[in-house]
Amino acid sequence: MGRVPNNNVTLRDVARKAGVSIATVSRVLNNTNYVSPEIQETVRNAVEELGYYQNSIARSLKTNSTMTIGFLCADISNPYAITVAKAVEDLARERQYNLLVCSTEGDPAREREYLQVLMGRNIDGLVLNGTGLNEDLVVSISGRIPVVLVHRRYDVPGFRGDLVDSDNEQGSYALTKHLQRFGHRRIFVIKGEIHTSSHLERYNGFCRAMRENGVTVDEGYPFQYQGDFTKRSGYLAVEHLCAMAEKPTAILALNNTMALGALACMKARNLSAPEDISIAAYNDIENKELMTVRPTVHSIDPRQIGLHAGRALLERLENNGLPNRDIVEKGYIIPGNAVSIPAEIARDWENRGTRNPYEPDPQ
Amino acid sequence: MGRVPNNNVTLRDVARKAGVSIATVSRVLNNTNYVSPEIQETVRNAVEELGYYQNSIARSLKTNSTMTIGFLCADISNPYAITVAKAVEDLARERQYNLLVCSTEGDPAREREYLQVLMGRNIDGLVLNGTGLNEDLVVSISGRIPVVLVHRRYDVPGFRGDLVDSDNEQGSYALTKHLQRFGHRRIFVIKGEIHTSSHLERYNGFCRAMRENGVTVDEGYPFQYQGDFTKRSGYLAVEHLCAMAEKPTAILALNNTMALGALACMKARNLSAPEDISIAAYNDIENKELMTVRPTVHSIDPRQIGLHAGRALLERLENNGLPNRDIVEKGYIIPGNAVSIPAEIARDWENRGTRNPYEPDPQ
DNA sequence: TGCTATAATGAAAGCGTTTACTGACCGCGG
DNA sequence: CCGCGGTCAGTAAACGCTTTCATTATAGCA
Repeated sequence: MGRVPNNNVTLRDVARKAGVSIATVSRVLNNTNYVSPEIQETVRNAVEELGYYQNSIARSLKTNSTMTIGFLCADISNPYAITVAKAVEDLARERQYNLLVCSTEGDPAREREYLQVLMGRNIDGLVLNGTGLNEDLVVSISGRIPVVLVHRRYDVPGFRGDLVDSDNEQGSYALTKHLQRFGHRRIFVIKGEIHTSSHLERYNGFCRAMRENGVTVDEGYPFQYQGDFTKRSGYLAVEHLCAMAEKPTAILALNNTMALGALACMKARNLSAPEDISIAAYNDIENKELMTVRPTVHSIDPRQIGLHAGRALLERLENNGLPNRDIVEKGYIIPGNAVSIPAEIARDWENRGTRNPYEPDPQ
Repeated sequence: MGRVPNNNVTLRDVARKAGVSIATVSRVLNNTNYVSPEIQETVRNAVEELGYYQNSIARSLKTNSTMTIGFLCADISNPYAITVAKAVEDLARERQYNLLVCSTEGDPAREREYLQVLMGRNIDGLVLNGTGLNEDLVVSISGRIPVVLVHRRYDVPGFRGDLVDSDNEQGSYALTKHLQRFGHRRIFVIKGEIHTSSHLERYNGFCRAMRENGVTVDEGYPFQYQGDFTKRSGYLAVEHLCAMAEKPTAILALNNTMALGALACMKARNLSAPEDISIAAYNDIENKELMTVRPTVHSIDPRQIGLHAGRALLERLENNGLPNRDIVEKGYIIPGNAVSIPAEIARDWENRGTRNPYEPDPQ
């Protein structure tokens, strides 16, 4: 019969069985203080026999730490977000932390609710890839527990915490340049959630590249559509595009989810690429090598993002909330790899079970 | 400044401020027992002013309930698994429960560890889509808290809990019949994790359909490959297939992840479908309508699975661990929709934001 | 022998809640 | 006028653990 943490057995029972005080049992279990080897032995036997497991609730109440990290993101069904979460979890697990994962579906009200719930549950730290709103709450939280932001900058006074981000401006710039290299000048940009730093920076990168090519992008620029990072908005963007008299020759989607929506609409409209129109996206698209219309992507390795975030958080957690000396507050910027070919090869390697040469060493 | 649950303020502080005892404050907050309207008012004001939030740890210690549901699955990055998790979470959230999500990566040892961790954290209930092993632990847990199994049957004595599953045998049978209708007789089957009920039942469905078509499938049947539900094994299966002298005309993958691996290999080998070979899979494949090689799928709606699981669990949670009278223990079997065309149309609807006609009414 | 430092244990005070158990008060029927 | 049922509020005992403080035994040393 498998042993399962059994709340019926308490320290008191173990103590009685071993003929010692509960203080001693606690000390044996936590390896604090001096306990003679013989008693340690006796206690451990008693623990084994009774199938005692620590009641982490009671422990939390005393120690004021729950060994739980909150992970809050907009959409956990996005493969990118999951990979980040998994990376954080991998690191956290080693240190006995667990993750409480919440998905806001991009709804600021829901985000607010979750932030409160998480704090009510006394999480020890927070990894946040949020809506970009609720700054007041976030600032307040960052004053209480370690917070690491992922892909969302809060430029409000009072925020204390780390940031892990990709170089949005540069990546978007590179992607646009790539399209231009193939002769595209009329590039249709599908924009993202307006109040996020990711959107803004990516948009700026796009504008800069266009400007360098002699095209000014402002409100008057015809080839743009205001999306919101969802698949649906990507779909609608292409429908909008189709209704235009003069058509663009390429599409730049400021994230992968919108690109998928765009691809779906192109498919429905029987538009093929690159004959009719080219498409590029910020961030990788799963299984794109199997698709008819092949997007060019600027891919950021989400695992790297997650590992950085996890490390930053754990360092603070183990350092009493203070940043480690060699951590620069506010800032890990991860460069991305442009375009799709390497990723495709990499995937092939992965499928064979060979190490992906583009992936940095584990550890 | 946003208010955040603040552990520094306790019941005692509120009580002092309101000039009452902590018992009274507790009673006001929980709406238990009689408290005069005036005092309620005073207390609520004090709560508001001090920014008091309940310390859920302390509460848990007393009430022995954490309002947490464990969700354990093999691979949370599978879109299917996430959809299930989200559905459970949607229901749970309404009742103030939160989800602790764990992914075992198919590793029984890791599963074991997680089960222990979850129980140590005093979860109130468990949704389990496990490896199919660790029966001892699972049985033991099912005796302690409500457990709902998803897609994994444990046919061991002593297990108490509900099961939500799709009709694997029937679905696999239908899928095979579908292939046969197009004239396929030499069907290459990519098998899954050997000790799971999902695999067994799907395999049986395949065998039955083949038998009805005059083909006996046993160890001697040449067109089969033992995979393990991972993408990699799907890839290897097709490599194996390519090395064969006499080739099959169709592939049946017993889950979607292996199908993706198979597709990747077909792509790498320049095999196209359906000219060279047809491919079908149990369970939906994301964005398959955008792919060059179009798999036929038998799709189960993961949201329905999740909703059933969530309902079953909540009913037990609210019924003190006992099944509701009208729940049949061990058994929600969800039928699936065969083949791919309807799903494709449905997706198109979804992209437009229109209601998917195949989805049952929300409530 | 006496004194201090150290090792080894126990007693008990919380951590912040919930929840018996008590008792005061009030209105009312007998 | 007594007693009783229903309101309302406070006291205090848990819940299972960690940790301080106190205590004893032992060793080291002059």
